[in-house]
Amino acid sequence: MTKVKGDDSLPWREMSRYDGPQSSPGFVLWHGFMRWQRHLNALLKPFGLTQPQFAVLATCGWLTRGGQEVTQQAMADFLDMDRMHISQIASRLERDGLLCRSPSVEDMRAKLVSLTPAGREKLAEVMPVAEAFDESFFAGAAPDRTSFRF
Amino acid sequence: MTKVKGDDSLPWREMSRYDGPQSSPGFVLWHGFMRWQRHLNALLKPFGLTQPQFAVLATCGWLTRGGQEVTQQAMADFLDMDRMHISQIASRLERDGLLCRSPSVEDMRAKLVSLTPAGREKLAEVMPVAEAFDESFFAGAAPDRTSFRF
DNA sequence: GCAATTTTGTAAATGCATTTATAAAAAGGA
DNA sequence: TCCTTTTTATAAATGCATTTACAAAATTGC
Repeated sequence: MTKVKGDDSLPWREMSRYDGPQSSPGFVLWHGFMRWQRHLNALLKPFGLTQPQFAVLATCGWLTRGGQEVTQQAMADFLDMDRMHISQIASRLERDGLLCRSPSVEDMRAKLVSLTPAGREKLAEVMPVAEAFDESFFAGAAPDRTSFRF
Repeated sequence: MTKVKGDDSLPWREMSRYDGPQSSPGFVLWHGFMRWQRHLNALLKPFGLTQPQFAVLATCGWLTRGGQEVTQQAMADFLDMDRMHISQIASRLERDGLLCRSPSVEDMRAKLVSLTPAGREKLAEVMPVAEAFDESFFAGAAPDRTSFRF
């Protein structure tokens, strides 16, 4: 059964193993992640934070919890993120007074990051909100949905 | 056991139910999604496409597969995305000659989207690459990892 | 028919994520 | 020591994702 002249339909089954985008696991991951991030961003907005800002703030708090010195590079390694990305987000958090960046004494290139008192307070305020959201978000999915492991 | 004066450690367990960011499901989702997108973007780069551009291109192909007329709004509804977002990505795909946007006759506000011949060819080229990547990515996770359903 | 509302799309702005290029400090090797 | 390489961070640029504001066409209600 070949296509006739003038048939402008796309031979989907010859191109894809899936019955449309909604059946593709990558597509579902993208869609699900955006849904999660959208909802969390909406919850964090009243606190003046975005989801990535909250993640970086929380990670900074975690890594410095015992008073350790932590460089931006150490944050990037821990998060498996680009140095530049951390720099970008940290500079906004510093602008907003939640995070402090000071040059290291041992390494003049490095910048040590730490929470400001306002940063600590914000984190304590926001953490229960974010964790309650995650609790409900990840508990709500029906068992017949696509599942992922990371 | 109260904190002594000068103790600058963060009372993490009082703030979070998790042992650090890596134990939080939301954090793991964010991290996993970025890893997936980063790898896929690297694979698509030689084809001049990003992951979202590929997704929109493929969705356009899917929705118009039988010759149907599809508006940008219909795309946004199908993808559960903002119509502005579709507009942004579609305009880049049009600029690159992969997608055609023409005003609808029935509704002068709406723009009908369809693949150009170059868009069809690109899609046929890229689809196996993206699907093979997804296959390996989602098959590779160990069973002791955090799992998600969407 | 006509005014009010809704729908469709775009412009501009903000922040996320990455890439490329650059500068400066540290580390390593002759 | 001096020179090369690596490491840490930033500036600028591109594209993703969303928000606000806006214009124009379609729909609704009278």
